[in-house]
Amino acid sequence: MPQLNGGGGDDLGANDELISFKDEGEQEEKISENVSSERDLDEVKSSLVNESENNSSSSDSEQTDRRPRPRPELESYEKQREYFAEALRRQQDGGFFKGPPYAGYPFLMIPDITNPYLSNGSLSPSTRTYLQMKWPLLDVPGTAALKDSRSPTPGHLSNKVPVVQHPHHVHPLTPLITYSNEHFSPGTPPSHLSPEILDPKTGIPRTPHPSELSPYYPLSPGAVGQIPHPLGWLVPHLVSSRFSPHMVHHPPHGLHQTGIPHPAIVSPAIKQEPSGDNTSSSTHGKPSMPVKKEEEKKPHVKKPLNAFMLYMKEMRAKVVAECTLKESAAINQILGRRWHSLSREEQAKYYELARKERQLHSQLYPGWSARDNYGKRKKRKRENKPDSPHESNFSPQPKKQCVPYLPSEKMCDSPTSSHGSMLDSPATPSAALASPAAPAATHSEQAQPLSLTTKPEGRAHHPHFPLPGKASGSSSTSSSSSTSTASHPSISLLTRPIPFTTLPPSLLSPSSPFHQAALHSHHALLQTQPLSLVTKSVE
DNA sequence: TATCCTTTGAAGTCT
DNA sequence: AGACTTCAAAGGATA
Repeated sequence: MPQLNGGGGDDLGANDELISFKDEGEQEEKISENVSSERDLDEVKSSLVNESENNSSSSDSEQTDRRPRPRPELESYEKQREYFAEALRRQQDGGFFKGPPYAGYPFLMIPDITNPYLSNGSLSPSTRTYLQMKWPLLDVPGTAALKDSRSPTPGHLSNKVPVVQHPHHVHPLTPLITYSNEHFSPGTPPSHLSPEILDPKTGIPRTPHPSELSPYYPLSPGAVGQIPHPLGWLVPHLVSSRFSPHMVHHPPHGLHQTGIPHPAIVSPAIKQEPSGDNTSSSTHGKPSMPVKKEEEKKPHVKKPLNAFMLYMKEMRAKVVAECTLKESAAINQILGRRWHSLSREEQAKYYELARKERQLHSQLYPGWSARDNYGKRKKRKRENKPDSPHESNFSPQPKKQCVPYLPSEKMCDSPTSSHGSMLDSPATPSAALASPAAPAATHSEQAQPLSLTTKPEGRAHHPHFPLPGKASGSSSTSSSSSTSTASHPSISLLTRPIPFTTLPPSLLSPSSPFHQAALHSHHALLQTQPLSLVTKSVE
């Protein structure tokens, strides 16, 4: 079993996390990635990605137009981000943080001022910007020092393009810093973090005066007042190793003492049941409904994100940038497939990150339970749809009209295979490279014929990567089965068809391998999954 | 305006 | 213990 030694020296028992395993679909994807016909697409896609990553100079219209424009509320952070970008650049120039990829702790996640966890605040892809920097680097120079014509601002740090957490630039574990306090325990600053900070004028790393640097929260009070510190909500916790963990102590609306909301706290005033009772604040202490009052006063602490959610947040922008698709459902399908196409090592990073986020979450909110959020949402959709006897007989998860989604996905999510290609092509080098630790499994799964269900086994625990903890495997399997029953590893389905217009004309050509693959897949779908296609009709 | 859709995973409840 | 349900993010689509 691969060691999840991410984070190096992490004492959190990284190995207890489980890794989900790719199903046959993954293999298909990887195989198909090397199909020559797809290579061009890959190149195109990678160019797109690179362009967004490099951001910068290229003002090329087409790509630029497709990039999500920076949201107004984000603009206000541009300077700040540029500063961090510059800081990063300087640090890199100085040879800092050139260590192993897992030296991911000198990163800071910069949330938007608006609470990214607020249900009403749209979380932009750049909501979390992970910046590689030294921990104490919180001194804020003038913006003039931010610009450095000598080198372009790293694209992934720019606000002008969707922030893509590129693995080459940012380790997936970096978001952990937003929650983790283990590395900032008072009195024991991370050893890899130099006490130096950048001189605001020269940009040269300097050793701060003790008076201006708190060991744990080096941001000077003045700076705090000037800009919201990205970790502002976390700082109080970092400052005190015995921070009051109970939500009860949090000021209303999930604000910390700093006034900066914790990402996981959603004010009931903002996210609450549409009960219509919004006058809680003014009518405090009404004895008539004490219980309800208490509940309303309780900040809504969101669940910590799981590995896939973290992955989604990181990769969504990238997928969106690559595709013309905009429906999140479609994007999520692609992301789901990409998730399965990740190597175990890559997944392990996210599992590790998720695990640490959970741990930190539990530290921050010891009394919190997922149960607290039960019923907070509007009633979940199709819970009561099983009434239809026909559907229940045919499909455990009634779905709306299923439409093959392969073409779009194929375009956007290169990995999606055409079955023909998969069968014709050998495992690709890239696949082997992508998942060096699972070559054998790859082979065994490649040969798998079309299957109606991706997950049952795809999500089963990998023989070499046993899932930890409770019956998460069965749990996840069962949970996913509801939605994946009708899905095929290579044929994703959407209740709404993805318009073919999302595909470039070249791919729509009948001679296009993608077109062929789509037809092939569609045909296979019709043959193998007739039931899934009828699931919806009755409503 | 609120909910649905869609994904995976964690954690809850239910049988 | 296992099956099942809910929620976490996201944002366009839909009612």
